[in-house]
Amino acid sequence: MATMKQVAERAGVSISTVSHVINNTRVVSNDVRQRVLGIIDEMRYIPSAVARSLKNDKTHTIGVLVPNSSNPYFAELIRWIEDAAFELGYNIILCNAHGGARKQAAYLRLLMEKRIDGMVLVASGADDEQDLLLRHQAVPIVQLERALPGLDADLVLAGQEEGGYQATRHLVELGHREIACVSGPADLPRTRERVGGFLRAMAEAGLAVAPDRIVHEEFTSAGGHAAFTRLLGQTQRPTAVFVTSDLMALGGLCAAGAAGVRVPAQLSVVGYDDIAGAGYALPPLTTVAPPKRDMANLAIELLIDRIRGQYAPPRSTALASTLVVRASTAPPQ
Amino acid sequence: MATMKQVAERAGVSISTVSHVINNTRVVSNDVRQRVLGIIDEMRYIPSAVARSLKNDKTHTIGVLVPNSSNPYFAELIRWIEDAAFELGYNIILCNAHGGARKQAAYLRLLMEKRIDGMVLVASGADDEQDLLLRHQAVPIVQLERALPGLDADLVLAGQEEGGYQATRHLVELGHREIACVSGPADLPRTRERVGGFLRAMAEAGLAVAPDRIVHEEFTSAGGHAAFTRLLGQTQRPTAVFVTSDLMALGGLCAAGAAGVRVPAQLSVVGYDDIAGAGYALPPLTTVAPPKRDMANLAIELLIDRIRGQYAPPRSTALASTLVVRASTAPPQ
DNA sequence: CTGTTAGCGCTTTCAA
DNA sequence: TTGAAAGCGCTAACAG
Repeated sequence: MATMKQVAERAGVSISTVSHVINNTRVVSNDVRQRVLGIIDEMRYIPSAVARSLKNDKTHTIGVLVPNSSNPYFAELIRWIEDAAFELGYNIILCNAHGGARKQAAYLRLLMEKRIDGMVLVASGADDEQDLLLRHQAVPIVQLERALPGLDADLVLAGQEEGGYQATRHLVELGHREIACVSGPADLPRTRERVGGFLRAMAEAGLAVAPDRIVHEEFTSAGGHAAFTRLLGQTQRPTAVFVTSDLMALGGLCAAGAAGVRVPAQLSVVGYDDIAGAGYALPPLTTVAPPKRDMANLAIELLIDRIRGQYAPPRSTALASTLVVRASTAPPQ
Repeated sequence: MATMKQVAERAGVSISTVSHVINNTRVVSNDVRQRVLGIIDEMRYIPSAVARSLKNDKTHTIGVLVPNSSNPYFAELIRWIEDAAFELGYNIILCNAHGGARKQAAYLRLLMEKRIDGMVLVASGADDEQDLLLRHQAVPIVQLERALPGLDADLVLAGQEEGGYQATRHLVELGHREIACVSGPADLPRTRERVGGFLRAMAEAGLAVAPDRIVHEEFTSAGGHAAFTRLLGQTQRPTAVFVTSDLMALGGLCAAGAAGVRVPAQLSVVGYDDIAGAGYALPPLTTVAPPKRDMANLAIELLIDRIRGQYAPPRSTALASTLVVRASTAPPQ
């Protein structure tokens, strides 16, 4: 691959002149400029970002660490992050945290070695994260959805608690009183906050929540399926259920269908995340929609801002989620 | 951030010694080694992959260019690609081609500047790609699913035609004769081959295919929804339909449900891709499953192989897809 | 067993 | 308007 030096030689100018025509960083006679540009084209010269990075101490690369990039919610988020970053001239190194602490530690290390300019962190909430992240070497970080304790970084929140509250309010307003909640593992913060909103709405409505009306399962469709199966087997069935993730809700819908329970006639279901599939579920799922695109834009904006700027105290911004009412909810029979 | 030089000074040794203890690249007395290691730890020194890359002409980074990373199929593929690459010490730069030729060209350029070691290309099939890709500067490339004409690169195929054939055979064997096909835009190769398999199976079974029995729509759930709506409005309804993508099939299932058409009793549906959501559709979707994980592993294997190795003629490997029979197909009434 | 040194490809003073 | 040269952080001869 051609180098600047070779271009310079071929053009009969100094290497610094070539650099300057490429970067438009000082006046160059039109004559020389054209000649250099011609040679560049001819030699198919492409400047080395590696050499540039070494010199400038910037890589224009940001790491994106998510629990699992194949989960539709994260996949959608990543897509917007990638988009926003690209517009600003940054590339994304994609990292999946799932696979255990070992992988995560290795990744963090790798990212630091690669001298990423910053990173977007969508915390999985696993406890082993904290320890690892503290090793970060003062790289700008923006956290999405959850603040790791002790990590001094910007934060973009999406009102999880409020979302859970809205979803539940919707159910209450429809007239439901027997409302269950299906959530992910109890130790995941994302889930916990959403359940918190559920509890607040229930309490506010003066509705009791029996312990067996809160079901924890894996954060997957399979988990949702299992949870619904369990719930529908109870002697006193709920008439509505708030599910803390669409993936689980979709699994639940599947279980309900298989059990001959009609949604929303016999059972109302509200999900969370508004993944693409939710709109085409059977029936189309009422769900809480976090502003994924806005979150991504804001995260990148904050990050680049910090990359470029001086130190500033960590900023925390909360974005509002909205309830998208579709066909999976109705008044109780 | 600490540099090797600083470490060397603090340890009272030469910079090359530090380098050698880090890389285990020549014998170092235990005494010195321990001291250096101690300082490294103390200074929280992390070697710079940027400097290394400049020296070694390797970045251990590979670009992954897909049409749209938020599409569950690609998202799943990417996840496995990331996984496989990571195991071999490579990072992934994620690139979405969608967004037009402008973005794609810019990305390609960026990747070349970043001196990626290689790239995995999941061709979108858009025509504007070809021109762009030919600009690549002899970077090793592995193509997934489709060969760009004129691109001299390894290739991993997934038997699209055969998959379409299998899906249709399944329908034929169940006794269906009125079989329709819903596919993406006619100009997308991925879709075209799958439709080809459909046609072959139909011809082989001596079944005629009326032109209006092949419906083209956008490659999304919305497209599938539209296609089914169209199909179900026909005076002579098909009893089964092969859909060239799960995303579309899910949309179709939704449309069928809304129209009161029962699947599989009144209409059998076969999808393609086996995305995670397919297993929890209502009813769970019978679909053709490309070996995503194997494809990803093979792609990375081929790529790294080529990155490390000498020139070899382009290799092309076809992996078989399998039909996953679930609950969306049954004999006609 | 250890140190000196020449680059890798670029940016950017400093001089002319 | 242009060029020479130092140096970014590292690796790997080459020389002790």
